[in-house]
Amino acid sequence: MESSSTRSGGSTRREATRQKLYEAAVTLIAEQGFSATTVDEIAERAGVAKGTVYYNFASKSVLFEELLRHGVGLLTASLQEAAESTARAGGSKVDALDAMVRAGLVFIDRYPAFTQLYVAELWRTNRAWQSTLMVVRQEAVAVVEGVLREGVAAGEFSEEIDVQLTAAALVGMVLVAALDWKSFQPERSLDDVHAALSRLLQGRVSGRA
Amino acid sequence: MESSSTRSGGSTRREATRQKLYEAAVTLIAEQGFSATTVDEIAERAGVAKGTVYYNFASKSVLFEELLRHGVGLLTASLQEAAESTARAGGSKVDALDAMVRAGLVFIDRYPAFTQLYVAELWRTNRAWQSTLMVVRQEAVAVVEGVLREGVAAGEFSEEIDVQLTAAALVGMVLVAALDWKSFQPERSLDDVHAALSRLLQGRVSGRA
DNA sequence: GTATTTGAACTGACTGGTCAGTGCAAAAAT
DNA sequence: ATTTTTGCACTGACCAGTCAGTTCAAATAC
Repeated sequence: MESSSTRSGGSTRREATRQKLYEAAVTLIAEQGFSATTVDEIAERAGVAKGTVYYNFASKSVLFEELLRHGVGLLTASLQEAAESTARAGGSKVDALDAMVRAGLVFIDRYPAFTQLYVAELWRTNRAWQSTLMVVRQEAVAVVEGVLREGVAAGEFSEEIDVQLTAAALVGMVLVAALDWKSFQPERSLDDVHAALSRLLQGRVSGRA
Repeated sequence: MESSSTRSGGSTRREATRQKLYEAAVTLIAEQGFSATTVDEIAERAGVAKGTVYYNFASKSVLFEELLRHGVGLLTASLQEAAESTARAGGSKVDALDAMVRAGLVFIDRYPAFTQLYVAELWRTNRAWQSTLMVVRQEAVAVVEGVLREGVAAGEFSEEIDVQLTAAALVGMVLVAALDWKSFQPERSLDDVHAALSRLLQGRVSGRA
């Protein structure tokens, strides 16, 4: 057992199949929800036999959990990269937040179905993958919280801001604005949406008025 | 305690049963999602036989749709009241927004399960109750957009703000911050959370930089 | 006042269908 | 030669929706 000796993280045939299954599952589950989506549907959409699903994943919910981890991993990496490259360029913390807002928008633009599905599951309780979801959420929000804390430490943000709540509010701002964009005004450009959110961000959050 | 009146309009008993079913359904669906929640569970939680569910509602999804309408009706009324009473008291538009943020928090505080369920379903596609959801969303968001437009017209807000997107972002800010509050720091007071969000709101959004 | 009727509200066993997951032999890919 | 995929039949649990029968309080009759 264990992974085949063919490289680690390389693109095995198996990996390609798993990728197809992720893509099929993410759109179907985003549209219909986890329970309403059948394994047969996922297999069909991925162009694969049902047995293959079970050869690659232990169960339907394991497939879903790994999908969650995979997707949020991409987002977290993207946010981190945005924050770090801003820092490297000597930008302020507001610049970092702004870059992260943009990174968030780019992510949602590229993976709207994943975002949809993530939002739909995040605040549920008593579900099998609850703990996976929590861990994965914390990873992403922590990046935002980190920038806020550094900003407070550097005197760029007021000491009175509530880091945790403010981070959540910022994430929510981007999330809901972006989902609305995709759902109701999909023709607008990313730059356009980014500009509107920047306006909300700038001036505020930073040291008092 | 007068209670079982023979009111001709509609039987009181029936209304009470429907209310119990709403309450049972809202928590179960918030926790598990629509498809994962069975009619048997709803009936059991409501302390009622399964047949009663079908006596009162044409189907599981009709029950859900009416629940959505009922809930968002409460929210919209609450937002409207907040905006209007601020106006009556001669407050500014920022004050109105602030009052609506508080009204939103009060609502989520009182009906966390409904909020959860609403967020989980809002951006799905291809679902039976899609149109109900859209109508109902528009009613609520329109209240916020209205205040923003009035603020722009009165010169209190910059003419450059994007009303639709900004409204969505504000709603998202409150929504996500509140869900995080309820999920991860439920011991905090509403005033506390409101203060943190006010900080984000004030100074910004309002005229120029 | 007591007996009888009415019908809306409610009950819960039952049905027909669906779906996650299994098992396995043969084929294909590497 | 081994790993991966296929195709398909099968099972057992679960579940939305149905329906014949029951309850009970108000309305009417006696």
